[in-house]
Amino acid sequence: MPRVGLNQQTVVREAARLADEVGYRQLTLAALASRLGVALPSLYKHVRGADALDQKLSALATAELATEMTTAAVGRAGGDALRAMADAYRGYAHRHPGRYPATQRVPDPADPEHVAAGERAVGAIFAVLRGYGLTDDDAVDATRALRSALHGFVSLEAAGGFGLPRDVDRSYHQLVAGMDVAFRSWPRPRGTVDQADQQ
Amino acid sequence: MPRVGLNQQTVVREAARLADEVGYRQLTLAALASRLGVALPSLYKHVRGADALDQKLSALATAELATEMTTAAVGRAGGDALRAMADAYRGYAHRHPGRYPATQRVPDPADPEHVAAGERAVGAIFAVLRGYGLTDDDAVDATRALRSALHGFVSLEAAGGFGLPRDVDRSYHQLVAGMDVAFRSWPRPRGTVDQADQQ
DNA sequence: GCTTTAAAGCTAGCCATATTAGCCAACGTT
DNA sequence: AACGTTGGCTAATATGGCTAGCTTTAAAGC
Repeated sequence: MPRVGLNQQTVVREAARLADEVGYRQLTLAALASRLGVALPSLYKHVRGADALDQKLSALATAELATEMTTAAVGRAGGDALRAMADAYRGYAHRHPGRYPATQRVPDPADPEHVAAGERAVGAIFAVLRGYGLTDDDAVDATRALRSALHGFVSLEAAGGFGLPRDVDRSYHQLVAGMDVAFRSWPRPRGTVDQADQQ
Repeated sequence: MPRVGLNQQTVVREAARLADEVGYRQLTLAALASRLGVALPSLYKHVRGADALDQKLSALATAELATEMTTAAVGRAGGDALRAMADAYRGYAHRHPGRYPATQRVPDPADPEHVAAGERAVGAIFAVLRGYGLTDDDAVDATRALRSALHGFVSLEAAGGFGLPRDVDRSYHQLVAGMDVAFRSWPRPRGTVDQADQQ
């Protein structure tokens, strides 16, 4: 029995590829093992189990997504940065339909790389929102709002939730434009007034 | 062997209760059968299988959610209606954490009640948006945007995706306020100008 | 170059879940 | 009272995940 020469990285990467092909929920240890030319229990030499694989896949996908979001926003500001980042977000979900759902898993505190990836992703959004003059609590609220809008749209789209013939790309751009409008005059419950209000 | 006296409705309703208790993904035919005091295969006399149960649960939950959304918006208009409906939406997800995910399943064309429930839910949103002067394509885009925002927030919240200490209720209200702002000046890509712009 | 040893692979076997087939008893109808 | 429908059952199969424990590879050390 010649060795295949796997390691954790190989296994997780192949899992990512497989998930994109067959779908996140169809990603199974059995399918992954057969894809890697190995018996199922052999995977346990590299991954603790199905849940651990899931977590590692999440770390991988989150890191990739964070990088693409960051790259998209670089050198841009305001609505420009917002649109670029939003397009990158949805683009990633389209190109990696199996990896994308994994990005929604909460980072494992025991996995520093996972935590770092999550922070990079949120940090990218934070940076864009700073361009709207949003900081502190406002930025937290706005970040949650943007994540909600983008994730909600992408996941409804993936689920086939948009039945009407109306162009989905256009709806997405409208959503992003709407968020842009909202961020320009983001409600400030405590009566805060900052630079962004004056412009 | 005395008969328990089940029927499809009993089974689906108990599934909904069980899902709320143990979580949507932990809803299993085995658990449901034992809850109903019946052997697992007996469920097949009332439901075609796990997927069919899921679909029926979706129909039930969607109908409930649609009713609550509609009720909340009745007698209100504009931002008032929007806030009431948004609160009803999130409230339902909180009170029924196991049913809520089922509402995201696309209605089964073969189940008229399911389809009708989905239409009622979307119709409720449509009605609220009419209060903003949004119709036709604009209303389709705005409906998708609102569904995305509400679903995204609720699902991120349920997944534990909001780690920071910042109050989640407040963030939600900010999101809804942001959508209100967006709908008031909803972008019109084709240069359309209607009544709502004049006010 | 030979020995040693960590680890990468294997087989076998278990549990949970879903599903189908086919049997039997309860109960409503006649 | 007989009958047929139907709601329950047991048994058996398939898939997925997991553990235990064995074997062999291949790298490290002498």
